[in-house]
Amino acid sequence: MSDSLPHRYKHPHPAVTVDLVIFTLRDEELQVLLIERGLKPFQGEWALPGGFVRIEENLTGAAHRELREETGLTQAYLEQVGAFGRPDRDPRERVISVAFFAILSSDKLALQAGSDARAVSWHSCNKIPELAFDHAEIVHAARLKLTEKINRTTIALEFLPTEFTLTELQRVFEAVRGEAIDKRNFRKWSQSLSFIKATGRMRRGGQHRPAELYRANTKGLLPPPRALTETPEPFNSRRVDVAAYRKGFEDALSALHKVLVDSEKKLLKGLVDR
Amino acid sequence: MSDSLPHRYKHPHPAVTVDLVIFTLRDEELQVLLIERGLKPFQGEWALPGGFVRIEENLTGAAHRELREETGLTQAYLEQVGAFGRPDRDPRERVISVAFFAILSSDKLALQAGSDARAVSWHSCNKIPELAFDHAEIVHAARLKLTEKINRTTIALEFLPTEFTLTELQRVFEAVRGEAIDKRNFRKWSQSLSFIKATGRMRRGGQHRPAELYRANTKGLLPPPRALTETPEPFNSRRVDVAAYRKGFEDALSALHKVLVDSEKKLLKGLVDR
DNA sequence: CCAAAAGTGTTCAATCTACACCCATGG
DNA sequence: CCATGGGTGTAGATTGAACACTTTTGG
Repeated sequence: MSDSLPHRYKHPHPAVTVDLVIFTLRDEELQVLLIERGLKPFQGEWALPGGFVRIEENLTGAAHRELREETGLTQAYLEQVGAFGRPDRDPRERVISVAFFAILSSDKLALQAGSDARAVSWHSCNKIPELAFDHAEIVHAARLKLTEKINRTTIALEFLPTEFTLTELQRVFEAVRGEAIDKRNFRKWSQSLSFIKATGRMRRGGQHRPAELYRANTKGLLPPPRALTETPEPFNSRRVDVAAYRKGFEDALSALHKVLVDSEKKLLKGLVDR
Repeated sequence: MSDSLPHRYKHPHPAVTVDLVIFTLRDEELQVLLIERGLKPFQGEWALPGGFVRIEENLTGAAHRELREETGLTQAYLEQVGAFGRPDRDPRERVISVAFFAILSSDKLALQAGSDARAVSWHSCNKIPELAFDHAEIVHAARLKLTEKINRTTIALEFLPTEFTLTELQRVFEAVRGEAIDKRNFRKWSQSLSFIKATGRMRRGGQHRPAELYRANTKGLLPPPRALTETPEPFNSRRVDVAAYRKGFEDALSALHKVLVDSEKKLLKGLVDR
């Protein structure tokens, strides 16, 4: 008996899981990957993919592992949404879930059947079925975070393959924002931020004029890591300043932070972003 | 022996703690509450207040409990920063920490000595000492989040007592943003958003003209909960729209969400914020 | 009367919004 | 030749940034 329950603690410990809200663009809609639960509780209901965090594993590492198990992909944008820990959220035992959202680009959509024969399918964010546990709340929080970031970062590019047309980019914004955008204004805006650049190549197909292909502009675009400098963002700075922030700037900041943490004390006068 | 380790699990479970980044405004600076650790590891170093999440306890509940134990306060603004779970962040065992930040208004600053005789003190965010565990990273993330929200929400009011002058409000923004703000522009801006209203009363004191007192404007100011309506925010909407978002709008949204979750499906077309 | 903080407007530049037509292609 | 989506510019309104002096009080 004690062999089957070999891990012992002085105080009760909760289980910790990661749950993934995997977004993609399909049929010009924002969609989320859901699995149909094969086991109790909530058997037969839809839920987010997820699983336990291993004892030696990073939270982000666990999220990447789950993503790989679910989709076969080792590389994708991944960002923490937060921890969800209502005591009654799982009827079996106390489970605290750390939620992440991921973005799959539309060229990687082929869905391998999940590792364990469960039904897996994409659902439009506008028609999400009833979900198990508190997963409706998690999806909601993830969608809020995604929507918050779409205009402030280059996260939209994560939905697209390396080369894409401006119309495809506009479709991403429209799907995430849930509304139509004026074509001329969008093109002016996105190009003025110079986080994309034209490749000069064309995409032909369909009976219409070919579209110019763009890609992320990786050169010379990193915003100043203001969190670690002496000149915080000016009051009421223009949107263009912040909208150009690159995806992953937080990652860059925290990496920088680790490197500089000892020597930067004198620089740490002001902070960041907005 | 087995009596002292009575909680047994099939798989190893991490411990889960909450850590608090408690902000306030002191000496016109943004400051953080730190405790000096009395025990190993990191004995004698500064750290964030925090403690284990009880098995039957909400994460938010645990954060409130820690806040109460540390400051004696039962009411304060509290918001989750995220989960921090590097496997090596605590040398004793695997500990996953869910960090929150709290804001103490300047009229509640009297520091009760912590429950257990440790040194407790305020530190300027511009001169934070070396911290135990990964607490430097947590403070950094909390400050990022605070800075992000100061212009988009009414969170600044949490730093002040119920009645305050415009200059005091300006000091909050200046401390959080880490820079001086033009007085006339600030007064126009803050008043135009109408999240505060004049009380007609005056604060006298000091040898200068008395200042008019303001308070939060609670009437008629809730922003439309766009996350749950059919009309998401327009493309590139003006800052004034979002800046008026009230503190706690996320709480309101999630409460609304629970109430409406069944009947709102048809409304769930678009989402929020800028 | 003096020091100290409260209070107040205007001008200029940048950005946002709304809006309608021609272009290049495949069939 | 025609249907389809690609591509382009301008004018008016809103907002942001810079900037200096008068007012009221307590001592």
